[in-house]
Amino acid sequence: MESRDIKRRIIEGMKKRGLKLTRQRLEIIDIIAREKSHPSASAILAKARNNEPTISLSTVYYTLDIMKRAGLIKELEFNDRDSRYEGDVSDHFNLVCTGCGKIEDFQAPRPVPSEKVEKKTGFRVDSARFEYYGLCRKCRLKGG
Amino acid sequence: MESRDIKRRIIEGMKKRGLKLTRQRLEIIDIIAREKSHPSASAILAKARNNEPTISLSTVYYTLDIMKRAGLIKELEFNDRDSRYEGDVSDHFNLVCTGCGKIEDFQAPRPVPSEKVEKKTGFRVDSARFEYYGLCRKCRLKGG
DNA sequence: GTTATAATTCGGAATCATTCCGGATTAGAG
DNA sequence: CTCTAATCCGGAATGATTCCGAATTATAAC
Repeated sequence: MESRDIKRRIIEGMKKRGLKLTRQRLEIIDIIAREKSHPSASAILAKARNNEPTISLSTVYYTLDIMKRAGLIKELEFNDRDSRYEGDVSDHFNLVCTGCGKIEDFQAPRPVPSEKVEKKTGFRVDSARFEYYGLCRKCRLKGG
Repeated sequence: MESRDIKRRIIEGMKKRGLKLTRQRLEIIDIIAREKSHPSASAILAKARNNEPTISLSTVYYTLDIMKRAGLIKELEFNDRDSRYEGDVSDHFNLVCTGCGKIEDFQAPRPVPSEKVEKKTGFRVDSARFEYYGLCRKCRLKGG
């Protein structure tokens, strides 16, 4: 998805919910929309400080939390690394490199339709997470 | 998969790698194999203390870490909850209830073959994680 | 533009799952 | 049975994330 579209979608979502669009938030939204690297909270903080030098880590977390709850961004949680955030909330696979930590996208349709899951189990699906772990091309060639 | 099969598979895997089968480890393996609730480290500790009253949390974490690295169990990581562990390392979907925290299994084949991913991206897949988030039947009926 | 106010921001402290540490114990080989 | 490296244990350390209360500010209403 286009970075511009992601940005617009998030901003509209914030307005619709009556959430204030502060300088800090606009900066964070811009970073999330532009970055394809699935940045962590502190990576977002570092980038945001280029334009907004006094922004705090608390604010970054608070803003990410709000957008997350509103379904405007996605959080990828790990416990041996920081959480990572992405603006593309559409269904896709993330390829997580266990060598260098890089996360690539891999476009593919939702594998099992939500309706099928609900019919079989009674479980109502809201969102999904699809990940493959392994080594990216670089790490595979390098590490052996 | 049968609890007995899981247990055997883990024990054989430990032996093959020259890992010692202590009383504490056998207890943990037994719990992982029997439990379908995807228990957390501290849940495992609590259960283990029934038979092994002096087992420590450090030991539980150390053992889980070893088995995880050996690919004998799977860890499901969240950051608003403890990590959860499961003995069924085959591909399947986990249905994570955001209401009560329960995790159900949903059997389905790996959606995108690893070879296809590697061919297209150069990424070598080792393991995978497929999750649907939403409300289980109970929480859906209760919560509205 | 001004005003009012509830939301937001900020730095620092608190939380809490997980990891680390060093000395005591023990499984398993020979 | 002996030996030793692996394992165990409790307690301390770590570090990402959350919480707090006072200061600031976006937005709506005038």
